[in-house]
Amino acid sequence: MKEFEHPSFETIKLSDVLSALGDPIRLAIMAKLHASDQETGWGSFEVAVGKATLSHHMKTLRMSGLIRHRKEGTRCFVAIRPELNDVYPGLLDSVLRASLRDQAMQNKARENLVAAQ
Amino acid sequence: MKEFEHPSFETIKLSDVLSALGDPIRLAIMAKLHASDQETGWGSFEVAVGKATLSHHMKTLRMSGLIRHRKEGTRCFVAIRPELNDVYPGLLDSVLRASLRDQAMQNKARENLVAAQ
DNA sequence: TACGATGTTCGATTGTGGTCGAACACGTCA
DNA sequence: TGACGTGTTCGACCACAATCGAACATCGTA
Repeated sequence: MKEFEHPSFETIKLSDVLSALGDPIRLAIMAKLHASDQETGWGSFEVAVGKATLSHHMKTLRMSGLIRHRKEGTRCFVAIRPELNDVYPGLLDSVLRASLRDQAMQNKARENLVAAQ
Repeated sequence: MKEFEHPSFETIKLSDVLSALGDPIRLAIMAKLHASDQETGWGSFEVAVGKATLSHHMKTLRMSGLIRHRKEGTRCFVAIRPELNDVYPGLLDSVLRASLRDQAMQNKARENLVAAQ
């Protein structure tokens, strides 16, 4: 059973972390992980992309230090890497808090769009 | 004198803000703006790109709601948009605090690289 | 008015990133 | 062992972003 590579934070640039968070799908994954607050199986992510693409996003999140990626049998489980908060204190928290607000804003914008028709 | 377009935050997605911050050059610009803590003229940014590219980055920052872009005579001045902190409280602060730490880490990594030779 | 300084816009190039289907690897279970 | 489920890797495609030089617009000034 091959283990995944989890780079140390000394090799990770902040701009890579932010780029990783800059994709809507990856941001949604992080938001879900934060909401559930525990290790989460792959199947739980209802994303509108194929498994190859999802795998790609997971690798991106892993390589930028955002998630820990563990294999158990044939399935994968991911969780937020807790050390991230030691390296960049409060960063992920404020991003995910912002994400909640963003989701609310986007929903509202959608409603207004529907109401306008 | 044509004014610049500054989109309202209702039309801006968080992922766009984070993507904008995900580019090293733009992140450096934001860090410099935060460090100087005031409106800053274009000439102060010592970036390793041509003026066309810099203009492009400034537009990206402006369109993602991060900066205010003002023209005075033939020169341009930019500043961090204060409303950003109302929409996403603490977000930019923690990013820029992380940026300081990141710069320190990158410098250290460079020193180690030099020392190893 | 003509010139120089400062940014913007345009067109082209190049690189990177997201996406997919198909093939593959690995573990589980009958 | 063979079939199935779960993810990864590969190859290709496409969209977009970063970059540059050149042309343009605008303002200040000689």
